[in-house]
Amino acid sequence: MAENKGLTPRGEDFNAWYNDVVLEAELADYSPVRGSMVIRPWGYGIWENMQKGLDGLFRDTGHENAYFPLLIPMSFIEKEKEHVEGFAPELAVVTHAGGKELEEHLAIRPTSETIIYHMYARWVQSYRDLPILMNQWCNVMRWELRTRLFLRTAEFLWQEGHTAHATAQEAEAEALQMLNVYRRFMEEWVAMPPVTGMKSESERFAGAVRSHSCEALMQDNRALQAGTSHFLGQNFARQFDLKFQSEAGQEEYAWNTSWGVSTRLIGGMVLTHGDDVGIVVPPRLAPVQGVVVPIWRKEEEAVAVREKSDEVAARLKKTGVRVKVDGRGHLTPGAKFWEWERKGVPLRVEIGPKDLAKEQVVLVRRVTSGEEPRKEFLPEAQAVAEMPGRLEAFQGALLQAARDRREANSHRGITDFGQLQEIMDGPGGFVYTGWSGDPAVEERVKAETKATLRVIPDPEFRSATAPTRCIGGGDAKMEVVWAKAY
RNA sequence: CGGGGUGUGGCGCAGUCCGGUAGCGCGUCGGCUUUGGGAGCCGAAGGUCCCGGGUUCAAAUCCCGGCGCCCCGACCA
Repeated sequence: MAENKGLTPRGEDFNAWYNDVVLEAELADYSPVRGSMVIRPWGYGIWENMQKGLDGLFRDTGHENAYFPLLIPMSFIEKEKEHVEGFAPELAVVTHAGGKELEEHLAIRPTSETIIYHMYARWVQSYRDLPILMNQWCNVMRWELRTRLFLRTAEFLWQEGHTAHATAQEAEAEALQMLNVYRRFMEEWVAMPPVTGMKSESERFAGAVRSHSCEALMQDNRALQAGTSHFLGQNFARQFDLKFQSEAGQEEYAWNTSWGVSTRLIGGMVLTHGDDVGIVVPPRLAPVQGVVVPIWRKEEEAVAVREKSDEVAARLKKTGVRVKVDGRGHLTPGAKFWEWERKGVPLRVEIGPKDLAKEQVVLVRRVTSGEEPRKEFLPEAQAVAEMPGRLEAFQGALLQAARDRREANSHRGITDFGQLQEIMDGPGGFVYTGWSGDPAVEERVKAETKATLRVIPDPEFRSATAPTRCIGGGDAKMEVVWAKAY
């Protein structure tokens, strides 16, 4: 494939590549307000497909959608001590409205635990009112000092699930269940396989008892926290008086969880699959899974070619493929090829006069794996029939490639601090070591290597042999994963 | 919030040192020819040179002061 114009190659400057590719693929654009962005139709279409996938999984696990307001009384935010300390630096606050200063200032939600548990308290009297399993799709605002398109913006779109339960066990199970939902979604839709596990104290959500996380490894070997699920214990229930009468007639505080993923997932998708030509969108997320490009020379040909293109598109639509015919007359086929590749459409169907004569189409993959040809000449009927299967295979190949890359860049059994430092100074990636649980070790690692403790991995991600030595010296109590993070 | 860079038609840039008609490429619009990997020719439109002040006969250019944006670091989904 020829070199792409306009995009900084990944190898030259990865961050510049990321910015270029997000803008050039028309996912998003900068807005006039620093730190906020406009999500353009192509990017928003991907987000809508993410929403559909996640929403289905939420419903399958018994959750309902609702909507809570954008503005939260400052006094609410201030109720939970850790919560306010965690979010105060990045709060945006409405102080004036209707031409005068407000008696009580209103925070623009950075997350909605406080308002939601306040409302739950009104709705719950008895254990019979539990559990409450709710989710909302909304925007939130965190006044970040340093922002990046999709990865960290002042305003972003997300979903936040909030549940209330009668017992701690049930709430803990919920937090783990949703972590697993996220994991499945990231694997099966985004083709971005995370390592799941628990956060250390220092990385825990402000106000949570325990935070669980999905950590994905990007192409530049930095970790992206792609989704989190929190067991909140009774911390918020106590502050918001969320109580119920138990079966035994006792008054008890409810147990809560909250969990969220955001448009950051789009950034993760770009950083996982993109190449020097543009982004690559996994078929399940692609607003257009197959683009049909008609090719002609003379007007007489154009009519027949367009007709055939529409016909093939209609037949593809019937097989459930999201398809678009690019019949624009002022662009050459080559220009269209580049454009749709830059935007990451998985498969392309080319139909020209030669194909009409042979009753064939040309099928081109955005990326290939193994011995797959990039371009194939197939009988029209076969191409149509095989398209859904090929999209599935494409989806699977992306996941496999991402998983292989993650494992190839995971360094296990590291016991020596110098080795950890060497990896972080060099190639980077996930580094598995033992840890005593002492925060001072985290601080030392961060200070000397810039890596942070991403996650205490769940059993299936742990190394075959449990480490015995802590990376900071002494005995290990657990295995942990270090990486430089986004 | 510190360090660096940058601000000139929609986009990318030159011009700034050394003041003197605001230019180039891409894109856009119109016409004709084109279309199997980023089309060609002809014509056209499009600019408070980031903002404010100052110096000067004259400022994109020199001086002073502001602002925006991007990148790099400290904090974060």
